[in-house]
Amino acid sequence: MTALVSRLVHAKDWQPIDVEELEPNALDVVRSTDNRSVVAGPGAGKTELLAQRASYLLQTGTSPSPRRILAISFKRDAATNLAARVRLRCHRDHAGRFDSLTFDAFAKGLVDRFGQALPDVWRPKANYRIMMPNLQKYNGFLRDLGEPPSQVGGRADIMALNTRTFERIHLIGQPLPVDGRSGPTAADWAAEQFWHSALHEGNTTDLSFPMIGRLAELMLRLNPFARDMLRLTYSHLFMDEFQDTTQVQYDLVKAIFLGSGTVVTAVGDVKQQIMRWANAIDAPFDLLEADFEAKSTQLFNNYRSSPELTRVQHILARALDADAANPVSKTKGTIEGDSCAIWNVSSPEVEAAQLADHVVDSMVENDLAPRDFVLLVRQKAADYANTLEPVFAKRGLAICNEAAYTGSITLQDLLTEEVSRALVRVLRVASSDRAGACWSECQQALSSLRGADPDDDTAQARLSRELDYFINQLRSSYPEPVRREDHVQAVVATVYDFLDRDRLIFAHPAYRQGDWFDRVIEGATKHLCESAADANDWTEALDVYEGKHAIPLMTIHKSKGLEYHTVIFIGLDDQAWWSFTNDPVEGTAGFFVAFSRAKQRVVFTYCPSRGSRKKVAPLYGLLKSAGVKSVNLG
DNA sequence: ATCTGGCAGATTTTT
DNA sequence: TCTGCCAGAT
Repeated sequence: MTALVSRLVHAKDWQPIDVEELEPNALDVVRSTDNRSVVAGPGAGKTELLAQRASYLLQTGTSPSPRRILAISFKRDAATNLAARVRLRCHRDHAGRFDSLTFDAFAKGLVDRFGQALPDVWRPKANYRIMMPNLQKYNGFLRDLGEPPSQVGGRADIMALNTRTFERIHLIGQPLPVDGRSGPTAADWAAEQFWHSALHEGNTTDLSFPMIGRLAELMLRLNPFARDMLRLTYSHLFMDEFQDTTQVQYDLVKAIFLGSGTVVTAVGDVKQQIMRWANAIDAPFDLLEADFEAKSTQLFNNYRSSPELTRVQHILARALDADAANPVSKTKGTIEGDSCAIWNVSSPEVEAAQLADHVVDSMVENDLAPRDFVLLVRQKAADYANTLEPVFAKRGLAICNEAAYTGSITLQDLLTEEVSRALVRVLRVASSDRAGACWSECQQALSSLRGADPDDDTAQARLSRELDYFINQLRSSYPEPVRREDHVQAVVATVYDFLDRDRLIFAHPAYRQGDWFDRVIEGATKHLCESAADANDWTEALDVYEGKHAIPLMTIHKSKGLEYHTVIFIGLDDQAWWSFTNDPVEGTAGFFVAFSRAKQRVVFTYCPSRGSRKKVAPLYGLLKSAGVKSVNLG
């Protein structure tokens, strides 16, 4: 890798960084000066494209300092991942002008900064809290709501409301009216009452993220000063996974950037739209192309999947979009035998045994680690995990159900929380002899936590000594992993004393909300306790903590954006795919997402005791038409 | 105590 | 679509 420099390079001299190849269309988008909607299939390198474009804009001064780039993602890990790629490729001075946020963090930031300027009707209390929308809350609200004014209807109209549609259509379905006056129906009236009670009754205001998004949009509609400030700040806007954009999010982006000079780049794949039931817009790219005059650009390469899997993928893709472009695989096939197969098994026990054997064999044959495999299910991951775990354990394989709870939060949430990561970082340094990478990572994190200047050598040296001293103490107090819960608590407390709880909370605003900070620490303690139970040393305990040597098991939804050598999809049956007939397009899109996670191999299993395969027959039909074989494994 | 009808949730993100 | 939960009835 070339040294990162902070001086600018000429646009014509700029070259893609740390990547072997970028297809011509991708390069065209990287250098584009107009609004673009980039439609690209799985493995096309959409996130990589955004990272390269950010580097180009920052390093060539096309986004000139002090202007910035705003990148909006849905999930925190997507936002973090993109920021990390830009930091890897750009000098600190450039990367510092790249803001990678989730939609919700962006909207909340706006409400926190400008929300108090909202008109009385819409102004939340300054100390508002985040509410996780829960249907029971809406249910209770509607039940306790009094008689509506006669001109909008009666109690019967209120009781006839479905709570889901109440939220989706009436509460956050439309941009908020400036004067707070509601629409003509009983449902509109109920929504107005909900907003009123959320904003003005009691000591605090409870807002959900979609509500915050709506308030942010209203605010910028009413406050041209704030809007123009954002337009001036951001020369460029990126949107990742654009197929999942909700109306609330799109309206917010429109309120800020429509008609501005900010250049928009949206990337995504409609064929992977599996969040429509959770409010994603039907045809977001069409909207963007119409409203922002975005030019549609397609990418054709697939850097993930082997030619054989890419071929099957294309057959699935055509079921979703008859005009889908035929992607070109840029990866070699590396396995012997069939790339894709359907396994018919007589019972879940036989299935578990067959799969475990396959994983063990394939690990040897193809030189793979447990993390190269994924067990995918449609729903209820825990049920499948319980059946598979003992059978896999007999063959020395661990399964990590990422959706399982430790304390009151899920494992995957825990592992991405900064508080948990900071704990692991410190313990890893303390437990490794050749500290190297892990040491400097820890020092860097500590430095940013303490607000130290990375260029101030004296301050860095002081931090380094401080860390050194603490680590030595930690090592001598706890040379072996501790197992008793009170001991684990003590270790955890020592580490957070050193890191400084107040600074952690200050650096991560999420920890200021309610008891989130304590819940994460509780989860971390509990999980560390369980992870240390059978561990011989700290490294082993931390590996278990992070699930380093376990095969991940997750739902299709959670697997979006990830990739594995081998995808094992368990349970291609009507039971798991109960919603298939309701929305075959979304169902097929889910199937497509699952299939396209694989680099080399896909295995589907079917067990008649779990359900028939009548409804889901179109999916089997697609596999059959692609020449995928079905085998009976007893 | 037990039965039965009705209905919601299942696939999810977010500070 | 199927399961599990709750309320109200028996």
